[in-house]
Amino acid sequence: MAIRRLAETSHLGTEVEGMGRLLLRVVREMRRGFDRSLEELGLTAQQAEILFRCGAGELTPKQLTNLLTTDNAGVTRLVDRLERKGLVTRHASADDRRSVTVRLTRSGRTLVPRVARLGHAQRRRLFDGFSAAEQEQLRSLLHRILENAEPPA
Amino acid sequence: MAIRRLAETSHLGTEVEGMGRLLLRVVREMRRGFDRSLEELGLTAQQAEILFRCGAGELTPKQLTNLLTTDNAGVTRLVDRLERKGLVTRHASADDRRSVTVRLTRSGRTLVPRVARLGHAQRRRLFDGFSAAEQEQLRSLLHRILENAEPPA
DNA sequence: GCGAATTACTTGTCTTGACAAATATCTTTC
DNA sequence: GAAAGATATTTGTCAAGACAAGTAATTCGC
Repeated sequence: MAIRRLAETSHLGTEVEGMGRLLLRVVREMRRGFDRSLEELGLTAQQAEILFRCGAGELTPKQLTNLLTTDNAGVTRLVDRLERKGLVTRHASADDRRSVTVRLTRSGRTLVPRVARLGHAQRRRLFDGFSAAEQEQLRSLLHRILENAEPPA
Repeated sequence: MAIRRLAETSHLGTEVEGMGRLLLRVVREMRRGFDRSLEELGLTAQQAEILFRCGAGELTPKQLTNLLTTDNAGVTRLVDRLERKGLVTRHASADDRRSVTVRLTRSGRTLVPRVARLGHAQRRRLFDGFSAAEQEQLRSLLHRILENAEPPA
């Protein structure tokens, strides 16, 4: 399938151009909104995500990396911060001593339902007015960009 | 064994959930791809954007802030880096002495067409296979999220 | 015209994302 | 069963985004 009619005028400043910026803005606003609503818990969006994920059972940084949008190094530091806040602890893994599991503390566990509630509210707000079909459409279009972005490699 | 299925308890782990992450991933891959292609110029995506914008005429940080996806502070530092690289200079504004204009140096100017070319290529790649209608659809869906995100203020 | 708000920009601080390099620990392969 | 390669995690470094606070210059309100 040829490209055609994509940015024939080209340049960063025209038509399709806006799409990149638009996507950036959407993501930024989403994250910002969530970060704000999480302020009352003293958490950031990423930290909340880890807490929430670990609420369903201990996870290793490796597993968390696959669930979040960051790399191993990022997870290490996120867990550092959560540990400093007394919300999680690290435990040596029995079967693989390279590995570590991240476990919620009692104090961390109490936050999980509140995080879940805030996340839920945030999603409802953002996708207010979206039909199931529209959500699917959006999802599908985004997946196609993603496929174009990461060559099948 | 240990860890069981991820949170079918809904909330952050289901349905619409994936959308946030999906958006994050798309944006991340877009930016990463562009950053990589810009490596040959020694630029990042944000720096390239500033260069490109200023290629069309001097701009103030304030104006740049509206064009990029960051705040004043971010622009200040982006311009700092570009200045250190000898690609732009700051000039006092004649009519408003609080203000500053960012001007490309000769060296900066030579990069503009190359940045434009890379940006163009990147966009073509990402939206390969997208019809005009699909682009419009995507744009419209994203706008709706944005409207939901930033309360009419 | 003068002091109070406003505006443009800068600086400081924290969090995050990306990537490279280091360390410790498996797992393969011979 | 030991060397070679792969893996899990950490640490270092730089670029960014967000937000608060600071400075200088402009505009407003009276």
